[in-house]
Amino acid sequence: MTHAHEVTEPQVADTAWSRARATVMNEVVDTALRLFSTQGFDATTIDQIVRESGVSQRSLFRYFGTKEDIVLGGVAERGERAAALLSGRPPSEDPWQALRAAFRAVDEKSGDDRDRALRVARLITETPALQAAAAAKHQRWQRALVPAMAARLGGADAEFEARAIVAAALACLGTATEAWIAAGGLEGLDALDTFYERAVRAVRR
Amino acid sequence: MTHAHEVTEPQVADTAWSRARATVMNEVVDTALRLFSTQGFDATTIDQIVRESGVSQRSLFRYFGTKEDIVLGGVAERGERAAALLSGRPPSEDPWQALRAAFRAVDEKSGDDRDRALRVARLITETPALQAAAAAKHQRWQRALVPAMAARLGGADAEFEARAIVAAALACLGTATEAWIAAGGLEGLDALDTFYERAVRAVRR
DNA sequence: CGACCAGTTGACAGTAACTGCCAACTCGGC
DNA sequence: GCCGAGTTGGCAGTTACTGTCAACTGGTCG
Repeated sequence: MTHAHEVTEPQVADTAWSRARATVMNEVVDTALRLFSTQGFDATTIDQIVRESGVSQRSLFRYFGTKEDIVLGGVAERGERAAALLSGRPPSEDPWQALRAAFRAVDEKSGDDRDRALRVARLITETPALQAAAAAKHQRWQRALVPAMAARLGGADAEFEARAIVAAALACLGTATEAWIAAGGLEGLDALDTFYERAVRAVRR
Repeated sequence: MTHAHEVTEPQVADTAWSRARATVMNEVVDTALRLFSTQGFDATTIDQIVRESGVSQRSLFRYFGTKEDIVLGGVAERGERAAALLSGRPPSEDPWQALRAAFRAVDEKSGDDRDRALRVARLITETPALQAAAAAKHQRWQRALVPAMAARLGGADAEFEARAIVAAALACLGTATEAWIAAGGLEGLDALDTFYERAVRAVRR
């Protein structure tokens, strides 16, 4: 990874173009994940993905920006979704409960292909380059979530406290996810939820 | 960044070689930091650093492994130092206090050139590539610290709880460091300490 | 229906970060 | 002085990306 460049989704209407784009992107991701799982992320070259998926190299980079984003695409977007959901939660709710609910809702919504999600998660845990990239996205989640959390907290230095709480909660989510993957992704999201709660309990006494 | 390759410090005795090595490495880091601060990390090429510091490109990569490690060298090592310090703390001490003491001791020891440390920290915060690399190192800190913390906690799933606590504590440290840098690195480590405590208090109610 | 235009694609040639290899060197002991 | 282990530097390669531009494609307007 070198740069990180935003690849702004043009948010076009449902034209023939946008449909073709979605199809091609899906094809690329499928091909890439297959190759990554069998050969490893680092041992798979962009050229290989390009050859096997038919798209040109230039278009691949236009779509995804970086090799890592082929795997991690959409992660940033989900952070913003979580922030929106957090804002929608009742203000009386405990911050940690609210965050947990937001995370859960996001995971549920994007859980249409659970199998792929688990394969992606495994890939990340075993690839340092992907871990680093994921950590960067994760920071963007934080930046997205902090305003909503600060508004919820109120008070003198809500901003600082929000930062700390969001960071700690994301740490708990990370720990929980790790444990969940180590356990083989058992029982879908309920198990993840349980791990998250246990992590939070450990942290808060 | 592409690979991450360990660059094992050969831990030689005090020979002419090791002295030369240390001198050259220092020269490289100085040159690099100067260029990074003025032009930015991404806009500075390895060739430039090589030209201005006299070392060959090949040797530079032998020393540092990656461009990022010119800035982040020694970070991993400090994680292991923190783990050792954590093991040495009295078992009766509160986990969070023990961690805080370990972090503080590490920072004090490596605080011989505070000015450079602050410049490095600032550089990291404003460079995505460095943030990602730092996050990866940070994960190695976690792996190093967990066993000591688990031993300290004891009990059924000490391992899992240790993971969660260490992750959350590192999140607090990160938040504190960020705030400290934003405040201009005021008053050295005491201020950082204060931020850390405030973060922990916010997280734990 | 056909010209037109905005947006998209793909080929090409670059750049920058690495990596393997090997010949030349250098320190330290004999 | 000289030998061998360990180190360095140059060179050629690989891989991930990026800028540019000509060719294309789908919708729109006359």
